[in-house]
Amino acid sequence: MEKGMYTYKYPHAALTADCVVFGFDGWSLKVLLIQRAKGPYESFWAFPGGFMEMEETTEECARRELCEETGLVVSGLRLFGVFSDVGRDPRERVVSVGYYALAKEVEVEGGDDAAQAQWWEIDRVPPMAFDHRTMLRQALRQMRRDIHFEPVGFELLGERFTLGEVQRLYESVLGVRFDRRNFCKKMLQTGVLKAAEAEASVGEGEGKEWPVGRRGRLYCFDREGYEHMKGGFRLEF
Amino acid sequence: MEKGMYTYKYPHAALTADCVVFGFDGWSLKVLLIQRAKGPYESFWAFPGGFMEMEETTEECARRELCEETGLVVSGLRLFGVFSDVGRDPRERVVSVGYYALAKEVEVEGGDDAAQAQWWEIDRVPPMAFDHRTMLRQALRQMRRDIHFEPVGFELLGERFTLGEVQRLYESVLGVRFDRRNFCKKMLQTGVLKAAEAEASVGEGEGKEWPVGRRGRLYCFDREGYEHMKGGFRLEF
DNA sequence: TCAAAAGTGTTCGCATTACACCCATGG
DNA sequence: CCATGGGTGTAATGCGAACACTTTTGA
Repeated sequence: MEKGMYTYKYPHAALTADCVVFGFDGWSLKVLLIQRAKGPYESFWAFPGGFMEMEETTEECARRELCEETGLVVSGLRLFGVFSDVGRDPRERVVSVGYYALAKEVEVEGGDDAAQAQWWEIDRVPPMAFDHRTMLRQALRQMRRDIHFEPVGFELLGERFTLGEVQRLYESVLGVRFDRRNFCKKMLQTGVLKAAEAEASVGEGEGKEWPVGRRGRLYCFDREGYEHMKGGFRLEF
Repeated sequence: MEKGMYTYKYPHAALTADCVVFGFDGWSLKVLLIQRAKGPYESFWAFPGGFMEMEETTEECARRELCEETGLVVSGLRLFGVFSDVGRDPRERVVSVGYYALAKEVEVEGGDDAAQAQWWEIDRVPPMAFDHRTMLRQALRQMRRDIHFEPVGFELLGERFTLGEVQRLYESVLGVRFDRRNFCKKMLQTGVLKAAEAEASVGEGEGKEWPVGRRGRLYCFDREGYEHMKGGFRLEF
């Protein structure tokens, strides 16, 4: 960072991008927060994010900050809101662009400005900095809407998964319960899943932790199938 | 506007809000553009919008600029995108927040920076400034998505309207045709419409221009009905 | 009286729903 | 052998899709 001063004829607000990352551990929906190490709201929890640099887009900024602060690399970022209330940051006028992402829940650790990074149950989040509580509500609402039309949920799962996992995922995200038979039927007939090929290598375990009971058949996301069923992806239930 | 200089320790992008206003004249979907009177892209067409001031939110900014440049006052503004590509404005680094709105098509006239303001058929827009062509595509996509779930379309109509008008509206917006009987059936059973009370005053005309043929029954939007049918608003067809 | 738009009801097929039993696995 | 979760089919119902004729009105 250089130390020079930047001057403008008119006042400029600062721009930040924040990243609401949802995760899924197989049973419940989580959200990734960092604990602020300094500045306003020190020790409060917040979404990874930070000030946009001049040679990046807001989306690139969100991705970069997420990586710097948690080590996480995500694929899809989706805009869910712009937060521009005048007093929302005590330091200066700050406008934040909010993105959300979905990720398989993995170990994360703090870096940078973050004392630590941690997954929190979606409905048991700690006190949050700035207007981040509001942001969470909006991100969640947007994501719940999107998941009906885009097979966005699969980003929360591993490469291979069982129908049971998919069902638990949708149930966690939407907060409802489905009939297992109807769920499988519908999910399969959307054509976005294909049976995962029997693993040639190990032929076993694969690191999956099976709970108890019969093992589910493994599927994986079928991008082909999704592409040319143009828009027919509707998960209503 | 004061003339002072504003200095910051780090470079700040400028922030603007732009407003994509869709209109409906009873037959086709339009979009409101202004012709730029100066600056880069002079004489090109663009969306109403401009730089955010320090004591307003981005949404308030969009509303203010829209009014200053076209005289239009709209109710609902909906975020549809943030545009932050590095080179999108030749003057300086500018990040634009895009909102869309729906309005009954009325006479508009330019003001301010705008040489003139004019409604354009949605698929016959003139050359546009900056990345506004891209913005239009995104705004349209977002609006088409929203209209399925929120009775957003009625903002495009007057206080009272016929089912035929509603149907033409949906057909224009979505670019499809519906069976009239099925459309009426479904639209009525959503419960968001109620019969407009027979006008006590004039008892006639009311300024509506009837084309030819039988006159349709008049309805109006029923906010009550919409509120407590929580989420059941789905226009799939 | 003709053209244009509005109003209305039925049938068919598919998709959603509800529902129960057996199988595989690990403890 | 028992608890847990996986896998599967059928019957009833509801909703969307298709479809034609009559009425009103202005020209």
